[in-house]
This record gives sequence, C-alpha cells and structure tokens, in this order.
Amino acid sequence: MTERDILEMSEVFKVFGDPTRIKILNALKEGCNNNGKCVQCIAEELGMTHSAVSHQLKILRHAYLVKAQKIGKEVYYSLDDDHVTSMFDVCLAHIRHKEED
Amino acid sequence: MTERDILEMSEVFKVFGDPTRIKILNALKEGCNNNGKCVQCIAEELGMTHSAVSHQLKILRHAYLVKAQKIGKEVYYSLDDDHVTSMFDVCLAHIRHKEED
DNA sequence: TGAACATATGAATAATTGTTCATATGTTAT
DNA sequence: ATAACATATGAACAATTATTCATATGTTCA
Repeated sequence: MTERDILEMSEVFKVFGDPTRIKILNALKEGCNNNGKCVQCIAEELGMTHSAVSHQLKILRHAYLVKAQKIGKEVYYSLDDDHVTSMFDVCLAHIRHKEED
Repeated sequence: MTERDILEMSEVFKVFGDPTRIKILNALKEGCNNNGKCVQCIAEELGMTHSAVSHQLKILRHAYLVKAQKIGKEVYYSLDDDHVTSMFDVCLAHIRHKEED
C-alpha cells in the first residue's frame, strides 16, 4: 500500500463518515426507477433542503460514489458502482459483530 | 437500515477517514509477532510521537478496530477482527476502479 | 523504595468539515 | 423573451476533529 493509496483511502472513508451522506447513499441503493432519483426526491425523502442535498451529492460525485444523469431539468443520481453496497455490508457486519459481545 | 445503524456506520467510517489511523491499521495488519505491536514500535515505524499514536489507538480501540494486550510494561496492539482487512480491500478496489477511467 | 521506562490522558490550540443563506446557472413551457 | 422551476455553488458561520504539550498512571528492575 503506497502513501498515495493511504491518502486516497482516507478521503473515501471520510466521505462515508457522515450520516447524511450514508442516508443519501442508502436512498439511492433503493432507487425509485432505473435512472435513479432526482435531488428534490432525495431532499423530500430525507427532510432536507435541496441545497444541503446538492452539496453532499457534489462530495459523493467527486469521490465517484454516485453518478449523475441529466434528463430535462432534473438530475438523476444513482450509485456509481457496487463498492458502495459492499462497503455498507462490511461495515454493518462489523457493527453487528461488536454488538454481540 | 435503522437510524442507529446509520449513526454507528458513520462513526466507524469516520474513524477510518484519517491517514494516520489507516497507517496504524496497516502496520498492525503486517504485525511483528502473534501478539501485535507495541505503541513505541508503531511510533518509530511511522515517525510519530508515542502520544499521538496512543491517542489514535484509543480511538481505534473504542471503534473495536484494534484490541490491546498488556504484557509487562508494554501494550501490544493488533487488529480486532478481519473486517478491517475487508474494508481496506473494498476501498482499494474502489480506488483502482475509478483510476481506470 | 526510587529511578527509568511505556503508555495514557486532559486541556488548549489549530485545522478541517458541515450547514445555511443568498445567489447563479441552466431548462422548460407559455 | 420571460416566468417558473431544478440544481449548483460561494461565502460565512457553527461544529467537530486532530495535534501537541504537559502531566499522570502503571511496570520493571536495581
């Protein structure tokens, strides 16, 4: 593992390290249709302003965790690849495991 | 996924989201013997003060990512379970994947 | 017991990060 | 072209987090 790997990994984990972003990723995991969900959908679902959602989506986009697709005046977001799901699975397993003690 | 899961997950990811802690976890992944590595070993290996290392180890301990075993006056740290390794693997795969584009 | 060492931790400061508000950009339909 | 809507973003403030220094605790050995 190189120094660069370490820095990039910590950046990715940092992006995951916020409850709002996890909620957004989780909402996208379910998805309302094949194309993903628009900013307003997500904002309503989570009870947030679209501004706040948009800021977080920008961060998620830069980390290549979500991808955007513009259709008309709406932008539909969806998970970029299935590493997000894997990450959630491993993390949940860790939480469950430590709760068993 | 419950609200509590989300909060706990973000806490775990937050702990991973720091290069120093990733370096420490990576150093422990290799391990100098079965019992792990002592604080001073880690500090020397990473070129840090033992105080800084100790603070980070405390955070890692509270997240159940490392475990401590006291032998004589030294405390040996090692990875708590293999979720750490899984987490690293998924994250590295994500980094490699996005670099391919 | 006292000296030397290993680790832990509290408190202060420095640095980073999240949220909000106001505003800008871009799209659709009249 | 303009009004209405969807999203994005800059800047300011609030909150969280990391690092450092000084000191405390606990262990070993003479």
